[in-house]
Amino acid sequence: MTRPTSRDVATAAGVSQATVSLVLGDKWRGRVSERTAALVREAATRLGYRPNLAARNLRLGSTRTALLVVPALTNEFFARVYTGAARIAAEHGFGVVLYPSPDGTGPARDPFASARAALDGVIASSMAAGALDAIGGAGLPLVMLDSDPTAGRAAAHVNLAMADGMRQTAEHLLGLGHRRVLHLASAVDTWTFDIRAEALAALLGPHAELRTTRSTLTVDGARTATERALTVPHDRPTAIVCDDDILAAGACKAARRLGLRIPEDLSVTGFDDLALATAVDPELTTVHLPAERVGEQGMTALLSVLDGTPWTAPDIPVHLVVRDSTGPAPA
Amino acid sequence: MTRPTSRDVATAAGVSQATVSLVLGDKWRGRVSERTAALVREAATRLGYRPNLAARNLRLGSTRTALLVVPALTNEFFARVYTGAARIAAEHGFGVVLYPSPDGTGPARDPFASARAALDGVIASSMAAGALDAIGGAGLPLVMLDSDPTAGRAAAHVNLAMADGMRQTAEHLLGLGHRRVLHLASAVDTWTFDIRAEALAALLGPHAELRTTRSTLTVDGARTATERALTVPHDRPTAIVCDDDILAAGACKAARRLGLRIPEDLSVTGFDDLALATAVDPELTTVHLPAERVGEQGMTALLSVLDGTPWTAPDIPVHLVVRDSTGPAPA
DNA sequence: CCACCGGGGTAATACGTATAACTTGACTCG
DNA sequence: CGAGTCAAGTTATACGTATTACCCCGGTGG
Repeated sequence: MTRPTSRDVATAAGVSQATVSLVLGDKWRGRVSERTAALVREAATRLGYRPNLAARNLRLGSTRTALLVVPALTNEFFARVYTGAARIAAEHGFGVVLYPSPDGTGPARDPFASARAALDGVIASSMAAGALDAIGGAGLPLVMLDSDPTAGRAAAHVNLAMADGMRQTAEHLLGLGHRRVLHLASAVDTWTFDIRAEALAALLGPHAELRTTRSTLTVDGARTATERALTVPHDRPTAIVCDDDILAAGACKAARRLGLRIPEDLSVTGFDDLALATAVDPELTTVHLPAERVGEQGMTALLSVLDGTPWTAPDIPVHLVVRDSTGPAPA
Repeated sequence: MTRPTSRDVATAAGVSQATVSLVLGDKWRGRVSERTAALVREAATRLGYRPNLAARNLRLGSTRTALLVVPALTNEFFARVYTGAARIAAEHGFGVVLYPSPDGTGPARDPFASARAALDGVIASSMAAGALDAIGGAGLPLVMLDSDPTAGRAAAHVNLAMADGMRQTAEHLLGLGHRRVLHLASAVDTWTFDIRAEALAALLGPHAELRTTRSTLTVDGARTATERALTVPHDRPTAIVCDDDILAAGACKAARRLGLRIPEDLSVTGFDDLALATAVDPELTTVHLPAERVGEQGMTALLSVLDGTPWTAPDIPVHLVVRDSTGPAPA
């Protein structure tokens, strides 16, 4: 009734436990005959043997498991980061366990209290500098995604070319003749949003009038913030650059509520290219972020670090996808 | 440099390893004096001791870890199921590892090959009957979410009152005077969608003309399917009941492309109440599914089963949220 | 004065695996 | 013919923890 162990397989095959371990671990070149190897394998499948991972992990001193820390899984972006990381992990016989970071409502303070599995390394995504401390405690190899490369003591960083995404957006809007732009920024104060604000200001400042308003990362928050920002006596912005597709969706709703047509009266751009971007009407012009690739590179970096070889790579390129929410500036 | 073990703590505190284990495991009532217990704890924190989970799991023969199998994490519904399950798990010192089911593109065939952590039980969500076999192999306690309770050999089932959700939708539309209804169903052939189709047909059939068209679970697929279904010579449906908010978003885009106003010319209802439902314009009338609660109850059920006590509970209630995408049937 | 008892701890062991070190017999080569 | 080599295994051990069974000693009742 209890699960068979490698010793059970050994007695069933008439060999020693060590031989079973050698055969099933594919380490028997020239150490075990083909015939007995076949015998062992047959016995293993017949008994339905599955190695006890806990025992193996203890013996090897490694679990081939990484912890991925993300702010929130319900955000499609992070779900895709996970997907990418898990794919690469699986290709290397690694597993990934998730930990929703303290930003969420989870009560667990200690990341490692909730992660029951022993861990080999940590990948942290889009974390504020402060949140890092709680994680770093264990002294595990750490890879940071989408965060300030000059801060923290991560072994590797994986970043998206956010500034370049803003450059493409700004050039697109300037090319369409927009000269009064509203930046709908996120109220969350992380590096990834700071960098966007900075880039946009530097690029647009010299050629256009740029205002900024902030909003929580929800459709409704963005709607009210936009309504407030658009109800000005004169010189209303002709374009809104949003830090996130979610904000852009809110901005569109605000515009429609104010009787403004998109893109005839107002252009709106997003960021991320979530499924949401093509679900709304009109479809959003937005900066596509290859989220899966972020996860893939993050895991690749961690594997490399665990291997002892330092890892570095250029920022992952992003590109603007022009859809129906942007058009020529109104006269 | 290497991580301290319980033995290191023992020598540092001047006691035996057994004592350390007793103190840190909170099993020392009357077996160890307060004074030495304090000594041990001090040494443990000073050395930064963290128990080796692999060793503990081996010793205890249990990992306090559950596997959650979901079709796709990028679907917000399953992300929320995970969130709920993880919360309950954390409250009981359990962990949750994810496995994206074979529906996804992941190459891993064996769920347990990718889940490096040893497992105590499995929770499977919205699985087709066939996909179960691959999972059941290991003979672990199994809880099924959102699946046919009469099939499979799960120890417990957690289901939503999908049929009742359809009843509320049907009554809402009938009350608004709709008599020609299109059911935009999912092409995915799972129990959860079958039950919806059945319920809708039974409820609407006697009072209205009901047609059905199927679509892949994407906005674009739904848009084209709807466009095709709506371009009929006469007796066009006045309402569309969608199996999913994603489909509803596609239906809305199709309507607008055909020059139909929502809800004046056409009513649309969704299912799930994803963030998408309030991001689109008009906001969707949809059946709210408490996804987190599904995850919570699933984990609760698994914990109960692991505890040896069978688990059963009534279906989780759902309710229709009336927003702006439904209105009186046009004359 | 001895048997007993209970508080305060310790020694020993097992969990299941991977692997280094050793054994054994057959065969080869000088 | 003896030393050496090689294939084919086996024995023994360690990973770090939790727990059972034991030990020691001071006090206490008879």
